[in-house]
Amino acid sequence: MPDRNHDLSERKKLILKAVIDAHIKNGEPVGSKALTKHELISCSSATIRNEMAELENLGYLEQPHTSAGRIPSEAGYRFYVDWLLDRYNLTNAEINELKANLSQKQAELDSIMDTAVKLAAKMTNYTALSVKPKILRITVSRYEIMRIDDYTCMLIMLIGSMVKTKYMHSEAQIPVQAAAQLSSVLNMTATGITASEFNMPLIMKMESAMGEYDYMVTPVVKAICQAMSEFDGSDLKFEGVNRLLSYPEYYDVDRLREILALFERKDDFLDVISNTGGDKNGINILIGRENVVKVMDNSTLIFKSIIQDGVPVGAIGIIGPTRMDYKRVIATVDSLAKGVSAALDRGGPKKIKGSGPGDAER
Amino acid sequence: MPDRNHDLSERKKLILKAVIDAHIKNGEPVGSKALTKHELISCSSATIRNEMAELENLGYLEQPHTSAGRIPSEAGYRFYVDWLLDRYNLTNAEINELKANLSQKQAELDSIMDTAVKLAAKMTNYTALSVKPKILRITVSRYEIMRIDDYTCMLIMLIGSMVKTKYMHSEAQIPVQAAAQLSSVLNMTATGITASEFNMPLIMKMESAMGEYDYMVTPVVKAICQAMSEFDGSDLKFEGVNRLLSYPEYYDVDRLREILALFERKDDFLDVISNTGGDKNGINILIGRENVVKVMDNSTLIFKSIIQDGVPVGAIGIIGPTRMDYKRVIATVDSLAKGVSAALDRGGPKKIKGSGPGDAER
DNA sequence: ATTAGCACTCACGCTCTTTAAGTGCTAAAT
DNA sequence: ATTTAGCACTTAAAGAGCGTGAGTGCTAAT
Repeated sequence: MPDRNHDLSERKKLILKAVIDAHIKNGEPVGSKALTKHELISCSSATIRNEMAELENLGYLEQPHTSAGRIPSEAGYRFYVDWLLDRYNLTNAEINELKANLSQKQAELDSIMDTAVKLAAKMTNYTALSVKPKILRITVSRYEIMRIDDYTCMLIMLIGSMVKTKYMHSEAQIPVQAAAQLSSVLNMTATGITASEFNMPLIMKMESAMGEYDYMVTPVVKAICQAMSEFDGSDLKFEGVNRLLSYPEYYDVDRLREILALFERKDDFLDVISNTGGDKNGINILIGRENVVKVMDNSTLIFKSIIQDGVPVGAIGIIGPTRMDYKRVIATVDSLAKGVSAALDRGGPKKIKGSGPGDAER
Repeated sequence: MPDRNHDLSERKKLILKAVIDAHIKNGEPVGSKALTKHELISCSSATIRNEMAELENLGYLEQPHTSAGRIPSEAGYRFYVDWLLDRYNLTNAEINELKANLSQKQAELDSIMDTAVKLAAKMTNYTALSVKPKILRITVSRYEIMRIDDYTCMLIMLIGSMVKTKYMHSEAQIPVQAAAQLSSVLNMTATGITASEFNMPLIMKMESAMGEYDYMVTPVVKAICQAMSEFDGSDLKFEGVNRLLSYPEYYDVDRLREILALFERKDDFLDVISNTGGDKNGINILIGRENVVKVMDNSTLIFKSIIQDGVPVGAIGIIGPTRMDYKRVIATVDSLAKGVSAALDRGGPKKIKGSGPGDAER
C-alpha cells in the first residue's frame, strides 16, 4: 500500500477527520447525527452512517457496541496522523516561554534536558520523558584529584559531557603534591581507557610515574573502575506522571497501575526509543500496539531525537492516551527538540571555536 | 490531658488494639463478633459492643454507617501509636539486606540517601521520601578549574558535601597555567564566601593575583555566582509512588490525584518536615489531619532525621494510608535512618580524623 | 458487670424496567 | 446512482425494587 491516502474519497477523509477531532475533544464515541452539525459536512445523517460503516470496514473506525457511535481505531489514528493532520503552530506566548526557558540555561545537556522535559509536560499536560542514550564505551576524558583534607580527597572524572565524582578516604596522609601529581599522571596515562583496560602494565607504569607516592595508585584506580561501573549513561526521566490522571482513559486504577509499572521498566523504553530511531530527524509517533510494549494499548508515544553536532545524544517525548491532541503535542515536541538541539550547538562543551556568542554564560 | 493512657481500662486498650490491628490487616471495619475470636479477649460480643460504643464516644473509633463494624479514628491511631504499639524487630534477612546495601556505598550523602530511600520503599511497600534541608548559607569550600580545551573549561565547586559543576566557554584562549593559577587564587581568596560577598575589592584582589590573566576573573566570578544561585540544596525525592496503588485507600482516582498533586508541592513537605522536626532524634509520626497539608486526610507520614556529626542533614520517611503497618514502618525507618547516619559518620567527607575541622568548610 | 436474645438499620448485590442514543436497512426522492 | 427519510432493532447506562447479611443498640435475665 504505497499511498493509502488515495484509497479514500475526500468525503470519507473529511468524515474520518471529523470523527477523530470530535473524539479527541470529548473522549466519547461520535455518532452520525452529531456530525451533521459539522460546518463542512452537508449531507444527512443517513449518508454519514453509510460512510462510517465503510470506514469501519476499512478498519479506521470501531464501534464499542452496536448502539454507540464510532471511535477511531489505531489504524484510524495512524491515517489521521499521516495524512489528515494540519500543521499547528504554537502561539507566540508559547514560543516565548519556550525560548525564555531554554536560552537562559547553560548549554549543558543535563540541565537543558531537565528544563525541556518539564516544559513539555507543562505545555501539553501529558507525561513527558527525556532519554539519554546508553554510553557503550565508558571512558574518562579528564581526571582531577581534589584534595579536601589530609585524609580525604575527591576524584572528579569527565565522562562524555557528564561529571562523575567519588569521595575517597585514605588511611595514609595525602600530601598536597601527591594529589596534583596523581591528577597529571592520570590525565597522561589513563584517558580514553575503559575499565577493563586498566591492566597491570598500565598500573605499574603509573606507579613508577608517581615515584614515592606510588602507594596511592591502586586505591585510586579501584575507585575509578568502581565509578565507571556505577556510571550508567543511559537515563530515562518522566515528568508530570500525575497529569495522566486528568484523562478518563486512566480513571481505571488497574490501567493506571499498568502504565505506572511501565514507567519503571526503563530498559524497555530505551529499547523502543533506540530501535525506532530510524527517523533521526523527524518526529516518531507510536500509536497503541505499535509500541513494542504491549501494555501501551491505549497510549501513544511521541518523541524526537536531540541532535548535538550531528549526533543524536538523546530524545524528548510525550506519553498520553491514544486520544491525544496530536497537533499540539507534535508541534511542542518538535519545537522543544529543535530548541534543545540549537541550544546545545550554540555553546555546548564540544563546540570549540570562537563562533559562539561572547560571554562564558548565556 | 497529660497521660491519656490511664483514661482507658486495660480491657478497652486491648479491644482498641485488637480493632486497629485487625483493621490494619484487612482494611475493613471490625465487628464485635470477629473480636470474640481474639485469643486474649474472653468476653462476649455484647460486652465488646458496649466497650466499643464507649470507645466511640471517647473518639477513638468510628462507624462508617450504622450496620458496619468500627474503624479507628485518627485519634485512635494516635493512641495506638503512642501507647499500644509493641516494638517490632526487623528480621535478620531484612537487617542483612539493609546493611549490605548501605555499607557498600561510598559515604556520600547523595548516593547513600538514594539507596536508603529505594530500600525504604521496597521494604515497606509504601512510598518513601528523602529530604535534604535547604542550605541557608551557600558557600564554596573548594574550587577547581578543569581545562577541557583551548576555549572551554569546567568550573567545579564543592558546596557542603555536594559537587556543583559549570561549563564555561571563553572567547579568548585559556592558557594551561591560567586555569591552574585561577584554581589556587580562588581557593585562597574565595572559599567560605556567599554570592553577595563577591564584592569589587575582592575581585580586584583576585585580578591582581592573576597578573596577566586578570581578564579571566570577571567571567569566572559571574559563573560562580550563577552556580550558587542555581544551587538549591533543598531537595525532596519520592520513590515508589506507584506502590500506593496496591492499597484500596487509593483506588479512588480522585484521592490518588490529590495525593500525587501533593507530592509535587515539595515546599509544603519541606515545611512540614522542618517544622515538625522538634524531635530530632526520634521518629516523627503525623497521622491524617495532623499534617499541615490538608489533603493528607487519610494518609500518614512517618520520618526520622539523618544526623551527621550531631547535625541533622536530612530526613528519610514513608508515606502511606493511615491504615499502615506502623510497627514495620517505624522499625524500618528507624533502622534506615540510623544506618545512614552511621554510614555517614563512618567515613564521610567531614569526618577528619582525630584533629577536628581544620578545613575551609563548616 | 456480663450476656443472650431480638428488633432494627443499612450497604451491597441482584434482577427488572425504562431510557436514550445510535445503528442498519428499506423504500422513496432527487 | 446517490441521497435521504423513516422505522425497527440493539444495547449500555441509569434507576427502582427487593432480599440478604453483617452488625448494631437495647432490654431483660443471669
